Amino acid sequence: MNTQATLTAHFGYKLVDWYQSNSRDLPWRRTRDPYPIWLSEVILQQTRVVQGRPYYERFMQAFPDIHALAAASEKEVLALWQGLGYYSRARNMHATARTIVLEYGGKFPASYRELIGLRGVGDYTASAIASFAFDEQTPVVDGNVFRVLSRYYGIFEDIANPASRNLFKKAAAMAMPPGQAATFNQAIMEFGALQCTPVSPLCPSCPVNSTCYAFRHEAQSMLPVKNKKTQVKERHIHYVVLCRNGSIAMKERTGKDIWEGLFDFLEVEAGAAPDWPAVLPEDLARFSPTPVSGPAKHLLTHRRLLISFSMLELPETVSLPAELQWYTPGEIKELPKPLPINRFLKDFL
DNA sequence: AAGCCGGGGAA
DNA sequence: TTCCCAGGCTT
Repeated sequence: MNTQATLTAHFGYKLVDWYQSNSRDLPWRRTRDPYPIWLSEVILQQTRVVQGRPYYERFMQAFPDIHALAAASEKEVLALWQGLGYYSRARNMHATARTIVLEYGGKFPASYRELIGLRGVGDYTASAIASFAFDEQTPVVDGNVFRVLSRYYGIFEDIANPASRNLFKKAAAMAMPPGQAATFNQAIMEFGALQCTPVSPLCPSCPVNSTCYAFRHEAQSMLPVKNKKTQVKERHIHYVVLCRNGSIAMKERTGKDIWEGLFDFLEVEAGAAPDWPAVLPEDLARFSPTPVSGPAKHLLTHRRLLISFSMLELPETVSLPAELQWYTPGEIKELPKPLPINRFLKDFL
């Protein structure tokens, strides 16, 4: 065994050792059942454990197995997902539950190759399920793994470049102790989350600092290299809350846009003229809605939304624009809605 | 390869 | 403010 191979194997065993005494006790780590493992992995995509965990508990409570999830409506699933963001995860997860029930007889596919064919299951999630539930020797590469490996080995490849993923997968595979895929994969991610953190990593207490490139070269803050910056665009949205006899007009967002599948109000998006008065649809142009609140800032990763609300009591004689529908307060409670809509309903109605 | 898709917490 | 989180899909 050459020096490099010895070094990497040493690294993998050290991480596993570290994990045995430093890991958090998380519910999805107490099982080999692919259903809760898959559920937790989808919830935790781009999401911190502290943020995702309550959702995991609620989903397991509401849908204890794949059949329960498949039997639910997409609307129910989205409603439970409210506030977690990246709603396509919920829609894909629901579709995959139905696929597994209908095409796999309710039994989860048990290999990376099959898993990655499922909707909402990409390279990371397929490897995670395959290793955690089925002991397949396939390395996971997530944000934590990019960080740990780039620092330890001094890999300066841009992690935003999809091509560099293979390099990291090979490095992870070399470090993986034979027969310990599940533990090693958990270990390297947990190590990234708790020890080798993005800012101010805990190098003094790190078990592998003596052989870590970044520590030896004081390059922790330079790694991983990530060049692509997502630029944030501003977007002005004005909602006109149409009311009649205690009901409110809402619509489902259908286009390929933010909050697809969620419900909101009559929407007047202002391009060049960000502020009220917004231009109402032709049928409603003679009315003057009452401004209620906003514009309030709502930040997404890639958008800076400025949202304002006004209200209009719509006379019986005026018909509703086609895409809208009347909902009672009780019905509205059950609809999946974006966070700003929920905040408005809570504060002003 | 690049753009799109949420929301929150830490510094 | 900026960064990034147990990423994946579409174009």
